[in-house]
Amino acid sequence: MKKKITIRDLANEAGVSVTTVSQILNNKGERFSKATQEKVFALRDKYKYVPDFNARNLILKSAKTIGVLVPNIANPFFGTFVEGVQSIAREAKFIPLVFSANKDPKLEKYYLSQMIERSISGLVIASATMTTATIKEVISFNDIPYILFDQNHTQDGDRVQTSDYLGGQIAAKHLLKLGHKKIAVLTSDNPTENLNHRMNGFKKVIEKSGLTIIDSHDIIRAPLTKAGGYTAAKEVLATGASAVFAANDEMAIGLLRGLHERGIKVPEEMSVMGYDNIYWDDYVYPRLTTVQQPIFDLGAGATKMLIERINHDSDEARVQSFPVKLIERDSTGPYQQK
Amino acid sequence: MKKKITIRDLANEAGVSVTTVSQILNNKGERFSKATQEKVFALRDKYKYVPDFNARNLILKSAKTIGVLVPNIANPFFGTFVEGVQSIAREAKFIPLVFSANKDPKLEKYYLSQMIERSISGLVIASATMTTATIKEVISFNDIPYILFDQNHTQDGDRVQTSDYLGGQIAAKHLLKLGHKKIAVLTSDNPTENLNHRMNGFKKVIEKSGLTIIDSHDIIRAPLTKAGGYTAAKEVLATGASAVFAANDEMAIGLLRGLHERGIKVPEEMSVMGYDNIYWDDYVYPRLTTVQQPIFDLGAGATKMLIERINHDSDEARVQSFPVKLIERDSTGPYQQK
DNA sequence: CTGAAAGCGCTAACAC
DNA sequence: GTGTTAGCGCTTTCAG
Repeated sequence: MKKKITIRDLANEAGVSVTTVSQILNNKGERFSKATQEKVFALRDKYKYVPDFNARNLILKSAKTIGVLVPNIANPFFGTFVEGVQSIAREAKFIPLVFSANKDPKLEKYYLSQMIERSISGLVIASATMTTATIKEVISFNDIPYILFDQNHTQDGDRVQTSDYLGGQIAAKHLLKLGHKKIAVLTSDNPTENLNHRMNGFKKVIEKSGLTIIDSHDIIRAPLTKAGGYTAAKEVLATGASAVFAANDEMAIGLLRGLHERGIKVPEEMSVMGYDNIYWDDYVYPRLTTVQQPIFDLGAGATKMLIERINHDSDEARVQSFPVKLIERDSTGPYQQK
Repeated sequence: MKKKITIRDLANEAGVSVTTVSQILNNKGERFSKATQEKVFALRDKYKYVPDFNARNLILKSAKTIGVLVPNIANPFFGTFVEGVQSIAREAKFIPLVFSANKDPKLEKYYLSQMIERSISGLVIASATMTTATIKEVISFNDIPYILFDQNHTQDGDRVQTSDYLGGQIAAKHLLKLGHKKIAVLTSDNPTENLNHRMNGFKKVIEKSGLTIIDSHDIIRAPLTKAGGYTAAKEVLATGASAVFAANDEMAIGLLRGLHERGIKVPEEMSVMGYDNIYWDDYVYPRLTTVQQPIFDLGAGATKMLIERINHDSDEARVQSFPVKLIERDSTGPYQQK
């Protein structure tokens, strides 16, 4: 292992004190002679000197690091979310520490403690399993600013969100406009609050139109995954509906495959709507009609809020809402008599 | 901001010295009395004391952090790869710092410098744009152990890889077995070495069977993305081939859509093979036949090697190969006369 | 213009 | 069994 070069080495070679080097390298060196400044910079470049992060932060008391907790990084939804986070973090010279907790509360806790140990400056939590208790206990105790997303909207604190209620309404209106009279809902077997809002918005519009959705019959519950949607196909068909609203795109895409294998034509025999607008929607068959959430922007927005909170610790909790909109593709069509 | 509690606070309250607390908390406290030990542990729990990371690492000279550089984290291939990295890193108490550089060399350099500043212990590089020059200049200069993956196999050093050559052969054999006589290849317009190996293995088998692949006619080049595959559909059709081997699944999936929109039936009129076996393959239409790379294992394997290298700096460069295998789904079928 | 000195929070020889 | 002391690499007063 090559010896790491320190500020002392530079100072020695330049024939100045450590203070001088430190000041100049931190752009506080106006008071030093031009000659000294240049000498120091030249030496820095020559040895590619980089101040030791740990030593520096030990004094500065900030690691310029933010933690990001997502359920599953291999899921394109969260992948895109994380890219949004990164884009803003980079601007602000923060580094995101990303963890994929796979909905395992133990893992989540482990990562959380790791992050705290590494003195992160703040936290973006995009995880549904994180309980209010954990947040209170671990995060608040350590006084770490955090932003929630996609979460049970029950605790307070800063948050980014989309209008789930509105999104559900948009989906419902679209299906009604196509003339569907019997509509099923495919939702999570373990729904978060925002999912409930989504579904409530949906039901509200459907019921206002005079149709009914019977919980025990028209609402199918399954895991919020492609596999979940796939296996739920049978139950969805059993409802006799001509259209179905799935809680997210992953599920909808799984459902598409399940219906296909049962010989059901989409959208002729069954219209399928998703939610999220992940970038795969364009590459399944038929292309998935959905309600778009601005995923990248959500990540970016959450991060922006977080960094503001870190920089000047104001008091009121802030909530920022992002718009949703209908993306019409090929998986929905007009109602057709069987 | 609540005052952070330090080891000194604990020592004061316990009425012992800082050393005592430090030793006990680091499990080097056998020599202290049971009573003292318990007192210290109790206090730690009471205040949820966590040693300051920066101070600690300043002494220990290790941040137990590894850097991970991928082109695009929203791509499920790399998402899965990163999960493999995380799984091993966690076991070894390392924390991965993941960066998605979007093939932007500037970004890549920026992240690299950030990582070095944060004194990462090692680096997993899964990026094709990273040049040998950059690696030599920045990484080697700082003497940071690194592992390469999916890279131009031109520099030396530790590496994980799959048998791309073999993978290409497997693909070719599969298509030949189905009776195809005219086969096109869809590859990157800016191929990395491993892609070339893949394609060479493919061509080798094809040509050995007596068929020919003419570079200028049967090999289509496009960006290695879904969009790239999509727009290449026209050119692929122009070759008059009855089967096509795409350099990766993303491209193949894009191609599937392009063919679909042109009314071409897969696999009846055109067999399509991909490469990678990303988890979406099961959800496109038709389900994609492909050559599997063990993506998660690659991430895990790379990380394991890296951590070994970090822990005992041996000298010979190691190369670990992972197996590939055919995954037969619905996008390939027997040759049919038109 | 410049540098000596203090100290961030922690660990680890080495005394006692 | 326990504490004293030195020091990790850096930034920052404050005194020249």
